[in-house]
Amino acid sequence: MPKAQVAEIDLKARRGRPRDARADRAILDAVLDLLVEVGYAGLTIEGVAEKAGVAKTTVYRRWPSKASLVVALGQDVATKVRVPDTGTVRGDASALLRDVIKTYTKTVVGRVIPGLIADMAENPDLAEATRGYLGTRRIMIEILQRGISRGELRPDIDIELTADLMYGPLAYRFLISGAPLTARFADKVVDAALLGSAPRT
Amino acid sequence: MPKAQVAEIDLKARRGRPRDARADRAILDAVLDLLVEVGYAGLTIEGVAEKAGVAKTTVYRRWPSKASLVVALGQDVATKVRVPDTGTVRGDASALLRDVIKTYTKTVVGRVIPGLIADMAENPDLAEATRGYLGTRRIMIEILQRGISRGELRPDIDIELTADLMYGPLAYRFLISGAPLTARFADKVVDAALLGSAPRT
Amino acid sequence: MPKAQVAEIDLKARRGRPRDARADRAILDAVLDLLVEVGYAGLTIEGVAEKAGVAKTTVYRRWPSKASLVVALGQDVATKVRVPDTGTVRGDASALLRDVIKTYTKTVVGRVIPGLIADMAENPDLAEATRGYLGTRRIMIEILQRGISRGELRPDIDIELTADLMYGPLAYRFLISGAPLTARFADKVVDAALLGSAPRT
Amino acid sequence: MPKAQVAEIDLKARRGRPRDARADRAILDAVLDLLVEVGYAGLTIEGVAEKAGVAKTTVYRRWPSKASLVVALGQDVATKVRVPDTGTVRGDASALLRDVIKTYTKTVVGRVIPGLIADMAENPDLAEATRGYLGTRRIMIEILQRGISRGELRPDIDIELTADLMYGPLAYRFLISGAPLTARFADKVVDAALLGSAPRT
DNA sequence: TTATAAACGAGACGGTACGTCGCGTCTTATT
DNA sequence: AATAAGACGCGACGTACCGTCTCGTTTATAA
Repeated sequence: MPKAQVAEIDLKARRGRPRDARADRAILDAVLDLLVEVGYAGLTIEGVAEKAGVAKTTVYRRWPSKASLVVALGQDVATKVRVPDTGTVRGDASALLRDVIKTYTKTVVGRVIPGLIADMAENPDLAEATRGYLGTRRIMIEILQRGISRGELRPDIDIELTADLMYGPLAYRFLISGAPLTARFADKVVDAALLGSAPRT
Repeated sequence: MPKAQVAEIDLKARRGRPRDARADRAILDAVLDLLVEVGYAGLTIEGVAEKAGVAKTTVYRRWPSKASLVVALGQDVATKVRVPDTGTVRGDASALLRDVIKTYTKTVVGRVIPGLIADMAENPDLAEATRGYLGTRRIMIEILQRGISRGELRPDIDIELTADLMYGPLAYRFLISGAPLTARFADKVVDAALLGSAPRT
Repeated sequence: MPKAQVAEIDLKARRGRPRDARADRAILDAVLDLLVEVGYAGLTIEGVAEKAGVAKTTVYRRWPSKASLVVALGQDVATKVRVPDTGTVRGDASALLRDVIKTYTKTVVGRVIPGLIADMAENPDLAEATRGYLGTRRIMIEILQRGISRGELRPDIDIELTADLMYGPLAYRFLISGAPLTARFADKVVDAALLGSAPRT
Repeated sequence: MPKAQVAEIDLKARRGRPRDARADRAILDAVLDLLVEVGYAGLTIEGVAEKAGVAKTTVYRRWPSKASLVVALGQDVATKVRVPDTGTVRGDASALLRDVIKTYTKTVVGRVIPGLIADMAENPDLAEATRGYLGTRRIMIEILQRGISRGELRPDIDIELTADLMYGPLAYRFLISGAPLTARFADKVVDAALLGSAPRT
């Protein structure tokens, strides 16, 4: 749910006709459909309004841009990723990365991200909002911290760097090199990233 | 040199009025200027034609899209990156990554890449062309192989993975997390990526 | 009044932002100006929009083609030709034809008709619309009928043919032979066309 | 045959490669084909060149415009209208007009004339050239003069006017009113035009 | 026999206009 | 107020032809 609506609830004493919640739904549904059909580049606000059976103004009243629309959709359907718990950092990290790979290669998310990145580069607010929900990276951070608590990892490791060593290669392959993203690749990346993290004997 | 140009020379027996090389120059110059002024998103073929003092058709005759135009510019001004040679893999890799970071943070390249990535995602040919020249990644591969020859690295390491472990975190920060790209970060990434690569004693 | 406008008034309950009448005016004014300046062949919708200070889309929203634009202008400024009444068919017909000649030789109408005819030939709807207002021919029919009522003409004459015998030679000279169109010619044509129409004695 | 070629024959002493007569043929053939396929408005010099299998320059070297091309085609295939000789002016005139009607309603000529008229209005030279061959009007003049010689018509009639009274109504129906052009109409027009021409008894 | 001059094909070039799309804003009547 | 509807100014799209030009390649005649 977008913040705006939370605020609405607080200031309950609003005058005039209240926003129609069905419009929100119809719009986000339309966005999802259209992303599947035409991709991010082909998505237009005009198209969204038409598909949603809603006036263009109704869309603009809620979201100012195509990117924000997509972000809203993301927040709406945000995969409530459950934190994996296999017992080992290696297992958890691997499970998480495999999940990320599946999302990017098998769902519409993968078709959206490149376009979103381009828009993010020109709109810091958007970038902020996107990172907020898009990242499963914070879950990885959590996994690593748990590993430290458990004594499975050395306490002095650079957690941020370690996370980047895992997410980076995935992003690189997905966005740039185009090399295949496989579960096996996820495992190799995890192993490499954790190489120096074992506690000293 | 790209194949296309070599071929052109071979098939020199071209019929009709030859293309005016000054137009190519003027167009690419205009593209560069405009990228600096308005960025990739703000770049339009119409604007390029006007700035170059050339008809729109003349631009379209050579390049079918804004992305291909930018790729051509890239090939044209492609930094003849000299392979670093500091004596050690660690030194070479670090020098290369620092160079990459400088290019992305200090030059117009950084303003172009995000948009280009979005277009690449929808146009495989474009992606192919881009990777061809844009990547300094092959230089990193070279460095690593040299390290193996020298006995500085174990011969059984996964070179591709190692390269991804270096370029990945950079790409991730640059495109997604927005975390700062520093020389120090480059060094840390190099160290982490090479952790398991030292030959057994 | 064309039906379309009547209908518009009836269905007054139009939704959405209403068309701006000033745009219609500005556009038709621009068309008239441009017809004088550059003629029908030189008229472009782009030019009309610019001269009218209006977006090209605004023109297209109203009229789909240059020809329809000109027809609209014609309907707009349609000479409210008053039916001549000199007392005799010969006098009336002559007055009318002289008027037609003046319009075609002294006004911009003459510069427009040839181009319009070419477009009409490829667009029946346009032809229909044009004939609707352009023709003063129906006035001639009226004059002839009045002549019959008065007993000035035989009741069994072929009215349509008689009208064609008058308008035809004018059209022929104007469009094809280029021979001069004079008041004297009008009179001769009228006389010839009415030759067999006098009532039997 | 265009004048230019006549001149060529005179100045026979031309150096350089002579024009290829097959090109003339191919071009005019292409024009005819295209007129049938796409009409005058749809005719383009580029299209003509392509269809003729000839370079655009080769077309331009011979004819400077679409209209002149069509005129050349007209001269080329100019119906060698035989002067009718039925024994009476009425019969001859009727036969001629019926022939004209057939040409305009059954052949590609009818699809070409309106466009040609528009171009003629802006290009006097073209108008001149067109009238030269297009008109069967001079044949009508001939018929009328013969009628006078024979004593079938009064010698003091206005021949030009009489011809206009015949061709005018046809042109009017064809170009403007769109009323049907029938053989019967031709006869009625002839009768009306000749009404006052019989010699005094 | 060789110049030389023109024709020819091919296609580049600067232009102009086309008709369309989508933007983000606005104006109206309705709910 | 929110909504549906749609007009509006705007910018750019990619295309079609225009008429001109510059090439390399024939193909005749004239030197």
